[in-house]
Amino acid sequence: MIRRHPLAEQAADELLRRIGAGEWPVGQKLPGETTLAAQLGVGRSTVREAVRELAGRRVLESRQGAGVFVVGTQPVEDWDRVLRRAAITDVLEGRLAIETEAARLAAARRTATDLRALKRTLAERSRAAAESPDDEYVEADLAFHRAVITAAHNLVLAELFDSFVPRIRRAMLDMLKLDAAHARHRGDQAEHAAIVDAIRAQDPELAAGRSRSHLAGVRDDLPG
Amino acid sequence: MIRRHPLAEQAADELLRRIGAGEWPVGQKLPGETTLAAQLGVGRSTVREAVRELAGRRVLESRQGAGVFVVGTQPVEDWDRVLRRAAITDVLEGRLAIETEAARLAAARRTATDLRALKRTLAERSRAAAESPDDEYVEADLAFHRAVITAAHNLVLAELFDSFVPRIRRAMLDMLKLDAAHARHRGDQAEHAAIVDAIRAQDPELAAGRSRSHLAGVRDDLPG
DNA sequence: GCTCCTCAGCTTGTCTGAGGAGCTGCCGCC
DNA sequence: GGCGGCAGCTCCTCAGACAAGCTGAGGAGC
Repeated sequence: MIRRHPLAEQAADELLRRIGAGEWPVGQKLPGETTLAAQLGVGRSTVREAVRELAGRRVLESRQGAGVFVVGTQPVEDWDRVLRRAAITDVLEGRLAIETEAARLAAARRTATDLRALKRTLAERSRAAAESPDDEYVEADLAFHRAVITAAHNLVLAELFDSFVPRIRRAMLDMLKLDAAHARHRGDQAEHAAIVDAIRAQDPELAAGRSRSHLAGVRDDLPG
Repeated sequence: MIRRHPLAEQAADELLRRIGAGEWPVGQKLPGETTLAAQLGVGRSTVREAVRELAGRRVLESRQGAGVFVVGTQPVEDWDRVLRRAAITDVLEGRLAIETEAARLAAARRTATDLRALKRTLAERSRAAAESPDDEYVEADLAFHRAVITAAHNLVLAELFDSFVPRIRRAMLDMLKLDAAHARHRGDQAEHAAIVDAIRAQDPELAAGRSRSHLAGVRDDLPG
């Protein structure tokens, strides 16, 4: 599978190289688009696309009337990659931090709609645990936990959780494959129901505590 | 600080929204440039720049002669942007989740070296609170909190905290400018020392509780 | 001397028209 | 059925024009 490299992409690479080489430090203004176009031997719109690509990677930032500025020396790190490389216990502890706080906030802020979603996803999870294949069970479990996050009404926590989801999904599927009977935690439907109860009762401390002990249990059950 | 949104950026956001909504699943081809331009009500080059930006974020990929294709539904986590746009209370609650859990783990895992770093950064913070300009005080405060994170020995939490730092720094500086005497929390040196004490005593619950109440206090002190 | 205003000259932002290069599916030929 | 060629689509690049916005110099007013 060969890959073509449009001029705009090559121009972006060249700019990235020069930035990495220190030609323009962070905060510095790049030459104007017309100047850069002449330097790189391409048209102005090609330079603009190259700059736009690096802007998408949080390396450059252009301000109309002022110029194009360096805001970082290397492309934004790929969270998925960080999480893939991190130890699974580290990931789980991150998840634990997020979900425990989310459960606490959910108990304080949940609406009637949130509660309905929690009960629905809890029932669905119960059904899937009993009769669905692994992948559907995992999705049902994730959907339930996502409903808790939603009820917390905090966009940052929601984004954090979503960024964890791919890694969590992989880890769960791996666990289920290794030891289906044990890893499915057939008994932990009760733990999930208890979290919903605490949120329903609007008891933040209880919701946080139950969420924490559930996830700590998952962590400590990990092989290795 | 108001922020302008060029058309190309708005177009990118709109495309991202539609992709997230499932209008074009992964692997699907988007309509042609001219069609998209008409749909979005912008020129062709604007569409091209929007596509190029999403290509930089690994969401789209364009192949000459074939079309533009979706390669992922979620951009490479651009945390700084998410955090910049999020409400400051949401950000603080995310930080609270991370730091509370980190304090708990730190109490359990801290080494003698960690403890020395905590004491050193605590003393430095105390000095800076008394006699340094705002920006140095902020850095000293962040360095202390980073030392707590380090003591937790969890790379995911550390990365999360680091990604929060720029936003936290900005918010702190803004607060100090608004109301220097109050916002500096001159009394909260004791709160920080108490966190170190709990970590030194290897009491996870106490460390977590003190960390939580400190940050909850910061959140509740926010103007508005 | 200081502050504020105006403006010229720069910058990026957007649109359009043109032509080049490459892919894909159709259609006729063998 | 298998193959080659072609038409029509796509993205790629450029140039030119004008709009919108920033910045610093210099003048007006105090």
